[in-house]
Amino acid sequence: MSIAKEDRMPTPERTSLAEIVAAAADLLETGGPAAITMQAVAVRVGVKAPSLYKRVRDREALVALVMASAADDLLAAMSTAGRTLADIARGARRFAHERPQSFRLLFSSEADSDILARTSEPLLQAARSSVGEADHLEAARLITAWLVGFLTMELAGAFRLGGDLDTAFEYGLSRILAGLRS
Amino acid sequence: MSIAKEDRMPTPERTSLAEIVAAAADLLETGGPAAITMQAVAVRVGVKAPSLYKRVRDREALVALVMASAADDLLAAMSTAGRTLADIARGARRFAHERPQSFRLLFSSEADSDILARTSEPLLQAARSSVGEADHLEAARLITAWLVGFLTMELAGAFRLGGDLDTAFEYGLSRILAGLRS
DNA sequence: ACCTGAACACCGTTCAAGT
DNA sequence: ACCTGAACACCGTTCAAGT
Repeated sequence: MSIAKEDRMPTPERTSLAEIVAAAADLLETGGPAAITMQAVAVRVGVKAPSLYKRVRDREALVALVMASAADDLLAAMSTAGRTLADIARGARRFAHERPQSFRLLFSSEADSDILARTSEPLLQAARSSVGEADHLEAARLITAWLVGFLTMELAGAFRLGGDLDTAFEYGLSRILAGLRS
Repeated sequence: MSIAKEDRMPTPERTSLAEIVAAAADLLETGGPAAITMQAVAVRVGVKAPSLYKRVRDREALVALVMASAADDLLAAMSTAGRTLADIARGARRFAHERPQSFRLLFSSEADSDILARTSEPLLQAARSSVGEADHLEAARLITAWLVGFLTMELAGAFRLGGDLDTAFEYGLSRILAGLRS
């Protein structure tokens, strides 16, 4: 008659943190940051919104996880592209074109500064090889700043006075590299 | 006995669009974009939230007005600073330090691309004087991108590997100008 | 151990009713 | 002509109750 504790099986897990982050990343790329809604994420992973709080502290923490994951993908795109400053810059631009909302979220405003620091690591290494130990930090900051600014503005549609943006990108890159050599 | 239409005086205006935009700009600088709440703006200007909709279509339009006003101030800071590329860049940095939230809102994400185009106008003129007609558009894009990227990252606290940021700024500026000359 | 319905606070927005 | 209270939809979050 009495029901032993062991008979009440815990409900099985119906989702996972990885699935939740992936769903949020999908929503981001489809509809921008505002589309990352606890309700929308919950629907995608097949639970109700309150259940998400078992896996994630709050919405802000979820967005931070999405950003960290995007940073990993950006790093992969950069390192796949090559080892020179130009290679890495072009790899970052390719990522920005493929995942514009992820890139914008990463570099527009509220990203953890840890994440920003992490993604600039490859450029720091490449700068060391390119300009030597002395100025490598400032050289990396120069090219990182230009790259982030260029891609942010390109994605925002801020370059509207005509001209080919591929050309503008290569122009900027070559002038910066020339400046670093001089 | 009958009350003529003219006897029912229209209620006087208790606020104005300019006051509303100023209140929103204040809230922005104090607490970031999320602090721009229809309720908070209404309290500041002394009306109830629904009354704001007599003067502004919706919150998005209000934020757009705040951005346009910030763009005017940025333009003023740049033109006051001088006419060379270096002067203008330093003027923009000064504005970014004085009004960090306004600057971030302007260049992080959802700014009208009209606004971005407008603020790059002075740099376009200076680039014309500096590198001549041929490459001036691409030169302006180079320095604008670097400037926006540098200031965005500086304000986000993304430069954490030490070194003086004033020095890094001047380093970047001088290398870009050198690159443009070569 | 995980999941859910119900509830709460907060926000943007609309609208009929006041003056 | 402008202002307001009341109401609605939507969002994040908490929590007691279910299994």
